[in-house]
Amino acid sequence: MHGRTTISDIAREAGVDKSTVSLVLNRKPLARMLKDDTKLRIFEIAKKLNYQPSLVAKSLFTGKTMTLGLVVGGIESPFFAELANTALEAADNHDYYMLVSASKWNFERERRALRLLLQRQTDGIICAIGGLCPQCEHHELYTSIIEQHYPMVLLDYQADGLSSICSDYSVGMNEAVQLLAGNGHTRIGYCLRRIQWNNKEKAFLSICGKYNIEAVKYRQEEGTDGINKIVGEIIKPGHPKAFLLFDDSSAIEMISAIKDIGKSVPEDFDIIGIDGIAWGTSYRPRLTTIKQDLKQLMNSAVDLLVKMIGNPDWKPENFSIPTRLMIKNTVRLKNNYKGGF
Amino acid sequence: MHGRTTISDIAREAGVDKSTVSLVLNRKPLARMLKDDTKLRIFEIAKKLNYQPSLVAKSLFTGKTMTLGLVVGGIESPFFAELANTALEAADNHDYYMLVSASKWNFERERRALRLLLQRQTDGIICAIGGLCPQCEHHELYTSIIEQHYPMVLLDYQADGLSSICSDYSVGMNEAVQLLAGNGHTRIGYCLRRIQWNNKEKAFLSICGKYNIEAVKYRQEEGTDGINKIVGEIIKPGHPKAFLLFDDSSAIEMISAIKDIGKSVPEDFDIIGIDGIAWGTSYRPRLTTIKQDLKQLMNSAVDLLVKMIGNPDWKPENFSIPTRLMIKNTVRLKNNYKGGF
DNA sequence: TTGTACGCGTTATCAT
DNA sequence: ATGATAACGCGTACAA
Repeated sequence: MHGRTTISDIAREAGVDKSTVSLVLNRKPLARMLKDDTKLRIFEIAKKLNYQPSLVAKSLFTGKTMTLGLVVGGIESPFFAELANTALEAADNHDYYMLVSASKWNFERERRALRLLLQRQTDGIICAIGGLCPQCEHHELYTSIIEQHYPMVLLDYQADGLSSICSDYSVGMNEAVQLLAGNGHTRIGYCLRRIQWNNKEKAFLSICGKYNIEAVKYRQEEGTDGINKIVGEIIKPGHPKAFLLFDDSSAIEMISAIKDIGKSVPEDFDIIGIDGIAWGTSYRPRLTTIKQDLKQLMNSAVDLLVKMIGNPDWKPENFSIPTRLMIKNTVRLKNNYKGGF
Repeated sequence: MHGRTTISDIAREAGVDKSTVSLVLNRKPLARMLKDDTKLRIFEIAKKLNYQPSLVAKSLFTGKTMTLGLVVGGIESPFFAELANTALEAADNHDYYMLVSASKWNFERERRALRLLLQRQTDGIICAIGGLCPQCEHHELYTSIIEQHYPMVLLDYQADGLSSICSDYSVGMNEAVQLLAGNGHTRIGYCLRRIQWNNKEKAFLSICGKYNIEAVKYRQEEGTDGINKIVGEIIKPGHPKAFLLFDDSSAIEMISAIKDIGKSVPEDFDIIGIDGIAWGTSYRPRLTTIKQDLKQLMNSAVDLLVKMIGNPDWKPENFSIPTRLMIKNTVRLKNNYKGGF
């Protein structure tokens, strides 16, 4: 046998029409009227030829591919790898297939990824990069997605007219700043790189204001040396001794860099990350971090997407999922602290 | 505008036949005979309506989806996340789209993943789990893949009649064992979990034989506590003081567990991992590991797959990609050692 | 430039 | 009751 088995192959071998085969294999009500003998024969032939129905043909007819798309920067990053993995599962739970696209944290490649997904007729897309908004260049995609009521959910950022699921950093951030303030810090350094993490930064600055903490911004250069340079700076006098990193990978890099110059965490610096990647608890000292509820985040996103797919006139909705501080060992701990967990 | 723009929408608006639109948008030679005015109008309308050609329809006609599949255990594991990321890039370089499926390290789910990929008409599949072989249960899939000459490449394991790309562990393993032997170890412990990593184990045992080293096997239970139990054992007298872990994640877990009981690496134990994940150099001490050349591995796999797709009568081929020991800081280093890098 | 057949599975309609 | 016929979706390619 060479090439793919089709429904017609089965029909020919069984001596019936292909529509009959379709009825039988899909267990349609109409098939109940057929002779048992016929049905049995069809099932056996299908099994013998290892028939796999073509979703391509089915999709062309139904207009649905039972496929969702996820656009992330890239899954070599531990956080986005976990995110993508969660997305695969969440989609699977809804009997959808998830296509994962990497944009390499690049708006142009992100648009390309989106176009490819649209061409593949994904029924909906979850987009975790910030390039889809009316303010960005080349917003034809954005415009046509809105006009066509294409089901789209943004992850951790927002844009007019589109649904979004965001982490609500306020609780976790509040616990984090409170913990650091309790350790006597009046200034907290924080590091940004790549795209601005607007939500993270906004929440952080707001909480700092509340506790009258000075937020000191450090810009992290791209490449492996970005963190090292910052660490080279902060060991000099006059810098904060507490730092919030905007993702766990960076936090871990910073702790390692601090070790490399002979200092240690949390004795010399208090460090807190954001994300809550699994890796963080494999590291020593275990990373204290503001944990995003990935499962909840992705389940909500997929749920929402599926609802939008079923109902094209669904109005855009915005949800937020709370974060909590996971207290581990990269911040000195006075036993009077009551928050976090 | 509601719903998707099709080639017919453009044709209607331009007052031409859809076949004309197809010719123009695909820049076919025949379109050169058309009036410039017509062509221009078609392009403009396509742009205005943000036309995205349906790959579903195209695939149905051509029989090709320009899609490959990758089956891995799950991309929450750092190694497989890097692998999948490399796969996305490699496929993209060949103008293919890569579908990533997670089997959760479960043969039944693996077969399901394969079936889904076949139904989606992937032009070829890269399979990185061991469940596809004549010895396994439910080998109808295996059989029909062979019979249909379906393009399939196995990653790091082999099965009769199918192509494969494997890491050749001999060089890296040789360097590793030599390094440990040089440190005076006459016994080396090694840990296995999940599926047997046959290639890894075989290479290890063979090299141990060569240097007359005793290989002591520890079976790692599933779950977070598997490594802890082993560490609880090996601190007792009579156990080896050098260990080879069959993946970097486990190696790092073991080092952390060793730290937790107040011992340290490499002072008390020499530890070597396998894989060479990026994470390994973020950890402290930096992980000494036998590095697989992921880029080479995936590029070879995709190359081979693409060749098989173009030529259905391609004979199965088996390639191996060398590994090297990356010497970092989890093994004591005497300055007379010359191997590795 | 256009009309049309084609790929494959689905479903509504028609014939025995 | 049982099963066949045909139209459909969308883009492609070849004959007209």
